[in-house]
Amino acid sequence: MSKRLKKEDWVQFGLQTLAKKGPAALKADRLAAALKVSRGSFYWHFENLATFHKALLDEWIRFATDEVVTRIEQVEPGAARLDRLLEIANQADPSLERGIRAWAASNTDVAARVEAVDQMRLQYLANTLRDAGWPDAQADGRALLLYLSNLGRVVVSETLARAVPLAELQASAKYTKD
Amino acid sequence: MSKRLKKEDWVQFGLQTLAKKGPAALKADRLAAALKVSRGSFYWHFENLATFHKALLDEWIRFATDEVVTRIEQVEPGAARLDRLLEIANQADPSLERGIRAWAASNTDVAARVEAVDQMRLQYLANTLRDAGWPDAQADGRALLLYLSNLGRVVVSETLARAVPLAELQASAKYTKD
DNA sequence: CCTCGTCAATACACAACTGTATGGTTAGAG
DNA sequence: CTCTAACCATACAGTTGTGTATTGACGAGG
Repeated sequence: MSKRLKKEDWVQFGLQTLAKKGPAALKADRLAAALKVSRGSFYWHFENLATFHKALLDEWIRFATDEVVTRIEQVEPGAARLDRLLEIANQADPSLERGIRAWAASNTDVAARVEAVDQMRLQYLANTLRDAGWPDAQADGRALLLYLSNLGRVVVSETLARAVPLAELQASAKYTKD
Repeated sequence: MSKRLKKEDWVQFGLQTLAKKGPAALKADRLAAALKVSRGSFYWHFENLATFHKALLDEWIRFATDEVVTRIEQVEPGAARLDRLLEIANQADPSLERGIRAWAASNTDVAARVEAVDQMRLQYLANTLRDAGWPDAQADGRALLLYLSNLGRVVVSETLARAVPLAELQASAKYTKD
């Protein structure tokens, strides 16, 4: 059942733990116990905790940017892509993102990298809105509102997060002259 | 300059620290050092850390519910109150709320109490929407969207949080038959 | 002025965790 | 089969934090 661990295994388990238990659970001690190995394994793969934490963030950023973008870009541009983007974002499991944000609340380095991700995502979303017919002047503001409402899901209970009315969300992303 | 501390002083400083440094900074050790007293003071006022933490949460809940509600209810019901509510929520300092949410990510007790607050606020917001002309069927969904977009501010950088277009936000809270 | 209740310092025992050093085990290339 | 690199266990020293016990300081009311 339990084989020997690679660096990647530690990183995956680290992210999983971050999602489930929050940043305070990212201790070599506890993680090793949970993985049923000693800290000897941890310190073989990582120089210290800081190195490990950096690896976690790197992996999250890779996952949170490249991955999402490449998946959504299989849909052709326009209103359809916007709908699909909102749908994917709305259905995604928020637990890892929650862990990351909690982490950022107590660590400025993490906060800085998270902000960079926010900026990228926002720009991408604003562009998607423009492609779907929104005028330049309003695209940024509306993108921010949509993004924030999705981020809100991250910090409420699963129950509430699942109650978001997708149809209404998509409706509020449709441009209609007023 | 520095006087003797009362229980209330510890609680206030605790919340302030939670807002600035996150839940990991809520240690008797560090807090005492920052207040330039020894832990003797802490353990005089609080039986242990758990008691202190509970006091912080109690105070936050008192502040986060009663306080806000009573302040907003000075405006008479209807569309005006809704506008004002959104404005207040949008201009509020998100740092304490951020600390609380980060805390909730690693502590199910905290999460449970935060969820209760969310439910109260949501119900209040939905009622305010109904008072402003929204039909029952759509009030809950729209309230959730508005609430989440405001919570989103809590987990992004101050820069982004300040960029929220209040006018557009208020516009999306106005009911218009479609 | 004195004393009693409130607040604070100090010292100790203990627990959780980090990082290092060293040696042991195992899989797989040759 | 054997050798080596990759992986893991164990033991130790150091740090950070908790909680308790005991004594000290200090200010307001009798």
